[in-house]
Amino acid sequence: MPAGKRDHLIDTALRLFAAEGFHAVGIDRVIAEAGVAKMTLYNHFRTKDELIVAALERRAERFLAWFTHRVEAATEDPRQRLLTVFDVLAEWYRGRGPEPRRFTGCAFQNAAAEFHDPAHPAHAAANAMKRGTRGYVRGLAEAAGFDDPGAVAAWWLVLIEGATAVAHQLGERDAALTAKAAAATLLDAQAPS
Amino acid sequence: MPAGKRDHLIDTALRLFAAEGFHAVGIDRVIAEAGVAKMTLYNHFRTKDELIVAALERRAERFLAWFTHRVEAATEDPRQRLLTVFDVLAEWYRGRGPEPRRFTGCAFQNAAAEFHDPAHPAHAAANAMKRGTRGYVRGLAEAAGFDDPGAVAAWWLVLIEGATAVAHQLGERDAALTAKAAAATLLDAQAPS
DNA sequence: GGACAAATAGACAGACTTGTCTATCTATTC
DNA sequence: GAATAGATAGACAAGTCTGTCTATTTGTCC
Repeated sequence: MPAGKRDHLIDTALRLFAAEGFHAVGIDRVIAEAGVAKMTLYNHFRTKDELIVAALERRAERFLAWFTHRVEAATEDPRQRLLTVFDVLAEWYRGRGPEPRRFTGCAFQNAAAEFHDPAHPAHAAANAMKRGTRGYVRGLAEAAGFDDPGAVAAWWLVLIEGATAVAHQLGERDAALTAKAAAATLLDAQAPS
Repeated sequence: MPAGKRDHLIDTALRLFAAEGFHAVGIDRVIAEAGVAKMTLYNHFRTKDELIVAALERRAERFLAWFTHRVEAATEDPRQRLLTVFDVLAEWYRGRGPEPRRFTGCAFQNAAAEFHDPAHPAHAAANAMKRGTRGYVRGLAEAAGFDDPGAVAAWWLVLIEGATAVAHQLGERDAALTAKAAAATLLDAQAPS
């Protein structure tokens, strides 16, 4: 089971990094919690940074899968889906998101905060994830027939990031509802053509 | 000049922490760049955490002073000031904010990202700063005669945090204009009573 | 000039960091 | 059953981290 150990390491690292931060959690913590020898880790990942990037990639994959599934299960109407986005965020803030469940802010916001250099692979992973999110919203806005789906997607990303930051920093888990109310007002003003 | 060294240490720490992160910058870096002996630092601050908190407090003070001054110098009309907020953010993202000038995201978002525990004094400082920002916006909304100034302030904080996060993570310095367009639309929909 | 407070350089402790290495063990496959 | 690949524990290197300590020098006020 060569992929088994690797998978387990990524999951363990993801959980620890999310809970305590990338710098704060050392390699020794990861292998201890994973119950794995140090050489096993360094056999699968050349450096800690590589493990961090693998963890972020898994997070992006898993989160987007969960997120889009929740949005699409709620309603078929594209316009409604644009609003449902914020209900799904509320679920996430309340600890009903994908593993790991405890809400400690957006892992990608946190990664960008710890690795300021845009050239750092962890920062680049955050960049890619946010573009992915915006692209998804843009697809919803296109399906809803909006004149300028790019503008809607740009607004939505600002609202999503803002709600997530407020929920984390202020511990206000209903920040998603604040953002939803703003989003609803914006949708009414920017009616589909 | 007993306060001189202390001030200089706080400024140096603020600059380094903002540029590279709180965990990534060690005490030795701070004292080397400040040109100060280690015991001078530990004479003024009992621990590194105390230095971090002092740096964040100075940042909050200096940033809010700059921010409110820029908003209020632009226009006297409270409604217009609510929109000017985003022009001032754009200045900040473009490196025309208070010292230290280089934009590396919001120091308080970054602090909350590195210190997840809400009980940690650095996280608490971030919390206080955001409440201060929201309180200021609320004052503007009150002066503009809005029915529910608290709701406007909540929306604005989400837009501000979101624009700042997008500007930092995606390097999109015009995120403030995206937020401003959304804010203008919201203001039109939520006219003063 | 003498006294007192503050700052200095630098050694030091003890713990922690990433990453390497070795020598042993285990499991699968031929 | 033998060979091969992967995992194991743990020592180890070389450096970093925070925080303490000492012994000396500097600057200011009387």
